Amino acid sequence: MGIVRKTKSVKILHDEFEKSLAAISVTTLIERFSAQMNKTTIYRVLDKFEDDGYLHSFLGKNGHKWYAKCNGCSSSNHSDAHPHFQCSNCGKVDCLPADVVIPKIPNRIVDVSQVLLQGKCEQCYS
Amino acid sequence: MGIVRKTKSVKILHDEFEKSLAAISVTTLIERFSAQMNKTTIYRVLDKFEDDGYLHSFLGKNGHKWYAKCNGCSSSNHSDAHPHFQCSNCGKVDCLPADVVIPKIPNRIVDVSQVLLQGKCEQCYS
DNA sequence: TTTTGTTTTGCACTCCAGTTGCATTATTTT
DNA sequence: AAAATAATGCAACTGGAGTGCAAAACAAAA
Repeated sequence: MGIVRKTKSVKILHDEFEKSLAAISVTTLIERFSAQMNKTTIYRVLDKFEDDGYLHSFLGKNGHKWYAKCNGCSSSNHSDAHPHFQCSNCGKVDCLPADVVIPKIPNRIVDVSQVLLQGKCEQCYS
Repeated sequence: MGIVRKTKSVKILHDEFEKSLAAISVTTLIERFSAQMNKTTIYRVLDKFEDDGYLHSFLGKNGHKWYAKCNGCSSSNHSDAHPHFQCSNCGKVDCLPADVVIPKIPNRIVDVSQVLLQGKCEQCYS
């Protein structure tokens, strides 16, 4: 079950994701809002946001969790097959609009695909 | 720096990866060889194997580390852009020979790409 | 607006993958 | 065989993530 009550924590976290399309790591949020809320709350609210189809989650290059706004996802249908891009210089992570072509694999059914690209982003690209 | 001395632990782990092409998670190795060696040793030997270009590592669906034999990698050149496939039923992970086409991203340089596909493997595919 | 029922939150844990320091042991070199 | 150095084991630590439960916040009813 997703978000039921609009509490202070829910509003703060919602606003944060509305500010930009960039993905945010859980640890960043914990650090950023340590004065406003407990880390447990952050984990729980993000979890519910994902249930609602408002955010989607994925793992960054060291296996840590990131969240970003969904584009056209609902709670019943999560179409987050898009790749994510993590800058190896500044650490910023973005969702890429592009589609990755998953090759047909004989005798296997592919349900989910996670694509993480690493390199230099627009700003760090000299 | 990679492997320098051929110790008992090095031989055991090397043999294990020679037995099959399937990837093995670190936790599996720790459990499997708990009688023969310490988990710290396992982490360190795997690290060196990767330095040597003998193994490559990647993260499974829950962010845990897996290792598999490299195909045509050396310590100076790691070309592990191939996708990995993790079965959602039996948990087995394989390296896929196929190539994933990474779309050209404007104003970004892509150095590394990690592709993890999830679904049903040959055995679990009913 | 006060009461009531339910959801959220904070706290203080626990859990587990992965890492580190250091003394001991094993391997290689001389 | 002795000396030099690399690898190992152990115990402790780190840090992200998750849990149980009592207290607080919220929404709705009275």
